Amino acid sequence: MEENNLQSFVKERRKRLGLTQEELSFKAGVGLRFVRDLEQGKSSLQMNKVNQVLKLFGYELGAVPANREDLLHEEG
Amino acid sequence: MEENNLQSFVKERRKRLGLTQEELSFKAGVGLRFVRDLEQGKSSLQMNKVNQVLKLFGYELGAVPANREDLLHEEG
DNA sequence: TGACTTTATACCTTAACGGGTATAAAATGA
DNA sequence: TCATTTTATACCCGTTAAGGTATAAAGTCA
Repeated sequence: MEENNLQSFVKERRKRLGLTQEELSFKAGVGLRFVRDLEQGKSSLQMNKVNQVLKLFGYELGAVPANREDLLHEEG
Repeated sequence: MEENNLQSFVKERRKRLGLTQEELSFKAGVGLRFVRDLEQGKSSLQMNKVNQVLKLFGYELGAVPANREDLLHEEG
C-alpha cells in the first residue's frame, strides 16, 4: 500500500464515465491487461501508456509534491 | 515537443542542488543512462524509476490536470 | 439458486526499457 | 588555443512491460 492513488483515481474516473475496463482500454488505445495493471497499482508502468489513459480524463502525469496528491480528489 | 516539462523539472532541480547527472543517478539508485533519458524527455520511462528520482526532490508522479503542470514551477 | 457481466490472475511471446560501456559532443576554465 | 568535466548518443544484453489468451473470481440481476 504505497499510497499509489493513481489506481483509485483511474478507477473512479472510469466508473464516473460509466466505462468498463475493456471500453477504457479501447478508447485509450492500450491493452485491457494494462488498464487492469494500472488499477491494481502496478508501479512499473510506462509513463506514455499511463498518459494515454489519463488523457481521456483531461489529466496527465506530472511531478507533484509528495504527500499532496490528495488534492486531486477535488472535482476538476 | 510534447510539453514534457518533467525533463526540465528534473534538470532544474538537479542543478539547483548542484548535482551532476552521475551524482543524481547514484543518489536515486538508477542508472546514469536513465537520468539522461529522463532529462532528454523520453516518454516511455517506467514510473517507479522516475519516482525514485523525484523522491530526492520531495516530489512524485501524480495525475495533474492537463495543461496545468506549469503550476509546478512555483517553489515548494 | 442460477445466468451474465465485469474484474482479477496466470501463461506465453514480442518488443523495448534499464543499464553498462564506449565514444562524441558540448560546456567550463586556464 | 588546449585540458577537464559534463552531457549526449550508439551498441549490446538481460530483464521485463505490454498485450493477447485463457481461466477463475467477484459482482449484478432475476
